[in-house]
Amino acid sequence: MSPMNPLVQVVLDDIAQQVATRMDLEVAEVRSLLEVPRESGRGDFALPCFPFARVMRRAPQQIAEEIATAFEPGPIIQSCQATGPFVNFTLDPAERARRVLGAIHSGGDDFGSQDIGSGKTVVLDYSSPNIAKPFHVGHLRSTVIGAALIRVYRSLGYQTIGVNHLGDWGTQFGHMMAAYSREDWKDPEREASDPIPFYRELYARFNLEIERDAGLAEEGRNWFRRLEEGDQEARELWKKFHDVSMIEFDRIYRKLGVTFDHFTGESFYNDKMDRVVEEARSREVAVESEGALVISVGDHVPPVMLLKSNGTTTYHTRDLAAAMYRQETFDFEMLLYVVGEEQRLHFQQLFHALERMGFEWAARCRHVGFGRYPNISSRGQGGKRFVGLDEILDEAIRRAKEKASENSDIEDASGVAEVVGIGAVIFNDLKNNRKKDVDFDPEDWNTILEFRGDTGPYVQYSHARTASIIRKHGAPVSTRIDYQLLTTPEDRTLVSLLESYPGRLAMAGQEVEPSLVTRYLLDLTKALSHYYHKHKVLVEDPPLRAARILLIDCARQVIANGLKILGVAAPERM
RNA sequence: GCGCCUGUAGCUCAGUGGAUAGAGCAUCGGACUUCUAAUCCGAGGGUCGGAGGUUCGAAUCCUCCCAGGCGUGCCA
Repeated sequence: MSPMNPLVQVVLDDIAQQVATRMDLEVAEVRSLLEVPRESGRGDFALPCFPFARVMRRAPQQIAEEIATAFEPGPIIQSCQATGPFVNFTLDPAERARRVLGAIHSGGDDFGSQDIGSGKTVVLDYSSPNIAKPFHVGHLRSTVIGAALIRVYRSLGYQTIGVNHLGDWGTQFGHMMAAYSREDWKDPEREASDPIPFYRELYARFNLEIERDAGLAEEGRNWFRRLEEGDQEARELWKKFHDVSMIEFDRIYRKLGVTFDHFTGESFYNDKMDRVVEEARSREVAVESEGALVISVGDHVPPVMLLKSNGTTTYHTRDLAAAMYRQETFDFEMLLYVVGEEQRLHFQQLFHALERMGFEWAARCRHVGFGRYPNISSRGQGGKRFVGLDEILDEAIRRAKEKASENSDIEDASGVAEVVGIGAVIFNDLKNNRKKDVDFDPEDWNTILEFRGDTGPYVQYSHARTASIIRKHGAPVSTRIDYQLLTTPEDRTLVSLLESYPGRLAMAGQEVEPSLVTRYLLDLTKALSHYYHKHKVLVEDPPLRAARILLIDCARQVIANGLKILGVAAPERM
């Protein structure tokens, strides 16, 4: 059953109780059938009567009639009527508005917060870029989705721990070092001015060379072995790549407003690998195979490799060590890996290996996969263009600036352009089901940088416009209003949407799906725009004006809260 | 070959068992001396990839097939 707003919960429980008692039905069954009609104008809640037809041996239409007749409306549930095989329940709109708007007004920035996760810890592994490689658009997804999920779970009352599992270990570093130490590839000037692109090119060049010269791969593996063994020269090189990268990452995270509780990358587990191997051996799940040490995890899944034939560890070994460390350190309720969908198999293997090692908490680990930017290369290969994150953010900000200069004369136009541009990028990334690939044509920035329609700037604009009306109202927002004045269809639609925010947030947590919040904000914003078209807020009549001000201030509050979850700024002016 | 993901309007996507399948973009037509036009209003546009099945009821659940993407032991 989907989580729901407590305000709704109480009403639905009441309806189910009464219907079940009067018709001699199971309360739970009635309760589970109650739904919100897709179309407005059919009442606030509906009960389809088809399932009762068989047991009661009557037509569903007739049963609906009987229920509607037997049901006694109360102070909140105003009316109840049969429409064909459905019973439609309508709440007293004024009473409903009073409750919903009251809760939002008093809740403020905390409206939507819940306690369903209290006492539980959720660990999120997200962003996790590779050191010595540039932060490209692909990393944006993990960063933005992970950061949004952290805020979702925090709102739901969980203790959250954000971990950046930096890709700072592995044979790739052997490759980097092998490439870096080639005398004929050195370029000190370039390295000083443009280190990250320089390293990226070295790495790409090395990977191309490998295809022609198999000896290079061996050279790379040997460098990594030296690193794992603590060789001085290897450690120093590693440190150089690490430090340069961290400065770069820090700059990007600041721009995106993303933070982490821990930067424990793969290298952090270097001294925790032996234990993994020992545990696997002592639990008799590790076996020798083709010179390597592996854990087999089923017929349809390739085995998990703990040690390669040259004795070095793998991605799996480090992930096993990390999972064990996190369990011991954080005692998590959930461990979520926000990593690309293409690594589905890797995590399947990882979780199976944990199970085979006898860890019951393996069932609490989950891979939160997401789609890619299919037209973008991470290395600039394969005829695809490399697109850096900075390139996108800069273009977004430039466009926002251009747009702003067309209309407004506000102060701090460049500050606004920055939050709008970055907001557009983040919102776009979180707009659809995370498993879907992001539609992006590198030749056509409009695919991801549109500012009209279903976009971040549209929601931000709506927020700014609402804030502007409230500013012009010029008096404090009060809940001491006549709620009978908020009962037009547009009022009721808005109230109903506002009421559903906490439920949608809980659903986003349950489904591990930030797009539920994004979609909700678009629905709410569209309803609000429609409201402005239909009703003027700053009318002469003081009671009506006060009532509408409260309503739109609540809408503004919920938009602000939702945008905050997504990591998108809610500007007061734009 | 096997495994996973995706398939809904021209395009990009919502819709995870209920009433007439919805948005944005694009196209066409309309609204700025009126609380911000980054907006709003209206129109056209659909064999929900295909075929079976379960159900009172299927875009939604099951089976098979088709198409695209990703992955498939010594990169991570």
